[in-house]
Amino acid sequence: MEKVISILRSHQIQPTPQRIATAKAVFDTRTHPSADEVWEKVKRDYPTVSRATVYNTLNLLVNKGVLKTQILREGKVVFDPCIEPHHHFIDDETGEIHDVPWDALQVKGEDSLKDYKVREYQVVMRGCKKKQ
Amino acid sequence: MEKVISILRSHQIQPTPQRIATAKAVFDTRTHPSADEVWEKVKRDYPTVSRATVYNTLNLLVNKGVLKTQILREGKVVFDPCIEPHHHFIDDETGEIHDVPWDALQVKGEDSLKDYKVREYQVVMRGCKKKQ
DNA sequence: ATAGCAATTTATACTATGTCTAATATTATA
DNA sequence: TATAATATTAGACATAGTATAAATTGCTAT
Ligand SMILES: [Mn+2]
Ligand SMILES: [Mn+2]
Ligand SMILES: [Zn+2]
Ligand SMILES: [Zn+2]
Repeated sequence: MEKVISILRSHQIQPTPQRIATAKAVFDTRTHPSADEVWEKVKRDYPTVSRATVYNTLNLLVNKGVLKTQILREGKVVFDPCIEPHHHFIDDETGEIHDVPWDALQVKGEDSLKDYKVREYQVVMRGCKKKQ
Repeated sequence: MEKVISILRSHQIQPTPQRIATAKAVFDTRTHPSADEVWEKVKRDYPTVSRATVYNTLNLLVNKGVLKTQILREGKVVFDPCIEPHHHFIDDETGEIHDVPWDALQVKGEDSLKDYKVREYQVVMRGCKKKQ
């Protein structure tokens, strides 16, 4: 709570109640929620918060570099509180998106590509969770 | 043309004019078009083809394994005539999606992940095209 | 404290992507 | 040719996201 407020302040974002609730909602998750999913969560505590404000706040947080968007689900952007490089695993059955630590995989050859200057990359995996 | 018809037939898809035009439109590209972009292209030759038929046909081709969808652009699915494993590079400035051959990169460690059974994976790179 | 200004929030309208439905048209079959 | 199955179509609908303009909130300067 105080943590969230200081994050907002340190990025020159006025910590309004709506923004605090929105930031807290997305920082508390590891589920990579969509904007409307964040809105649903925010409304549980602050039922009057508007959809536009949640969208505005999420976009503001992305532009300030506090959050990152990821393109991993059909038809919608998801928001990722982890802005450090990492990979993603997507469960075929549930659609759940899981973070995979950067060091869990090694990718070779991306800087030997003739035509492209790679600014960032990630491995996107799909499959199912192991039983055991 | 005959090629497209035989592909459709070999997958038990009746080769109607609308389906032939749609399949040809997406097979002729390397741009990873969205459904509406395919529709625009089809309409240049067959102005009366409906949006629903193009969407139906693309989904049918995906379900029959002739095309693959890729989640690489915000808010829309794109269709990929290459169904073999490969990677993608996305130009920051233009948004263009380029195929990167499977053998151009080497990924290690994906089958040592404790919790996940990986069915497929790809590297998604973003950056800019090199000048020269 | 109050007036005035700037920043924020809100409801609502709007666009874009995609699916669904039910009527029509086409094709295959008997 | 009659019938049934398949495919196409227009349009309605659902969801994701942006834009606008009015209302609210919060600073700032008297
Ligand atoms: Mn949709
Ligand atoms: Mn959008
Ligand atoms: Zn993540
Ligand atoms: Zn591709």
